[in-house]
Amino acid sequence: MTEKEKLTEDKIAEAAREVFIEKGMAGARMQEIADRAGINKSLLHYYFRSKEKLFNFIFSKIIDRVGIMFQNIMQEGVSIEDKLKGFVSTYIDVLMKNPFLPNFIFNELTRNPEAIFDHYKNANIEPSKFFKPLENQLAAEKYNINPQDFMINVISMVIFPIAAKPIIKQIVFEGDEKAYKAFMQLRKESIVKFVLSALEGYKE
Amino acid sequence: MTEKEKLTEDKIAEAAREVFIEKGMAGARMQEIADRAGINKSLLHYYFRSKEKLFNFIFSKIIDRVGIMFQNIMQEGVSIEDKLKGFVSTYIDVLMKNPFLPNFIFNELTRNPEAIFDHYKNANIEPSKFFKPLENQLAAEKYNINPQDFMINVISMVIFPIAAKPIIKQIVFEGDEKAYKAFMQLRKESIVKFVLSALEGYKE
DNA sequence: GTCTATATGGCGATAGAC
DNA sequence: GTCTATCGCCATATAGAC
Repeated sequence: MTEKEKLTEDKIAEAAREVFIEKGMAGARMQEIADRAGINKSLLHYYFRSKEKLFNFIFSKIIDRVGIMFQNIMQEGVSIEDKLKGFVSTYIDVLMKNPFLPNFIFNELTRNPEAIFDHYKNANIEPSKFFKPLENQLAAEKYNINPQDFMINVISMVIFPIAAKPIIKQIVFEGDEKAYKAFMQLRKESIVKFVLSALEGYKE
Repeated sequence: MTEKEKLTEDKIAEAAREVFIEKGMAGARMQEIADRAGINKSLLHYYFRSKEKLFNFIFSKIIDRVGIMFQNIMQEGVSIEDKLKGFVSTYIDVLMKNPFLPNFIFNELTRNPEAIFDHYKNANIEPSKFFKPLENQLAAEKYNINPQDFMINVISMVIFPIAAKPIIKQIVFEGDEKAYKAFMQLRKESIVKFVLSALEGYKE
């Protein structure tokens, strides 16, 4: 039945998503995906013909979601400050719940850069859609900063501390998980403050 | 002979370093390491008993080097500005030559966080060594900013754009490698300017 | 120390019963 | 659609000749 199919397929997708993100394509095991989905290993091959096809299916969905989320944030809100606050807060929340996500995406794209071409179109990510508005806004408000630098600086400060969590947690917070989490929550405000402060220096 | 041993061992280490960093522990193949070292596969097991031992050996050395380099940068130069310039410029150069390095370290530490404990001591990385001086400097120059935030912001802006290279190169520069590289070179100055500009807002 | 040949185990994938 | 059993390959690791 289609109802039943959908259920099993969803369970597989969810399990596969978890395992692929945690272990990466090379490190993931079909057995582990089957176990987490509570089904048999051969059922994986019944629904998705191969590990590679399963991976591509999952990977596409992730890239699409991330791309759409990004576009939404960049469009909502009028002022630069609102965009900034929205982006920082939303992404810290999402990534704290999915701490493996940044490394996973970096890795798979680094090891197979062509993959980004395929999903790039489907996800209908159109750089100009969010890039031009920001560029215009910066210009309109007389901030004489390269918009590419500006955007990448902000994204860096949000994503890096999550990708580098084990290092930061150990070196800066001596292994204290709570201290790390509290720090990341405070960053929702401290990043905004830092960026706004920096922008002042670019006012013409 | 010891001379000969050293030669072979070095060739293995170099090849292993390359392959592990590019493919990760799970994705690396002993055959490929042997091929790149120009030796036989079983020689790998003669010098290092297992893949895991070989990996740990390589990983330790990488962590040590990175840690030492980091400490050196943080100690050299007097002013905050000099530290900043030194760090940004040196790390962009090093990482542009080793673009796989950040993801590799993030990944292996994320998938095996305990690993950092072991090497942490050997590498004699003592956070207070570079952390306290920076904290004192910021306080002395009346910058009322959390030194942890400050340091992580700077590191983020340097490392993230290299870890996320395939995405940035594609989305921002439409796949143009030269444009990406030129952008990263310009960031040596633009990051410094951005950070110094931000700091102004924290002056008491 | 370095090689060839081979053992051993694990993993992706398939066959076939129900 | 779901299971058990099994195939076939590939990767790590070892044995043994030179």
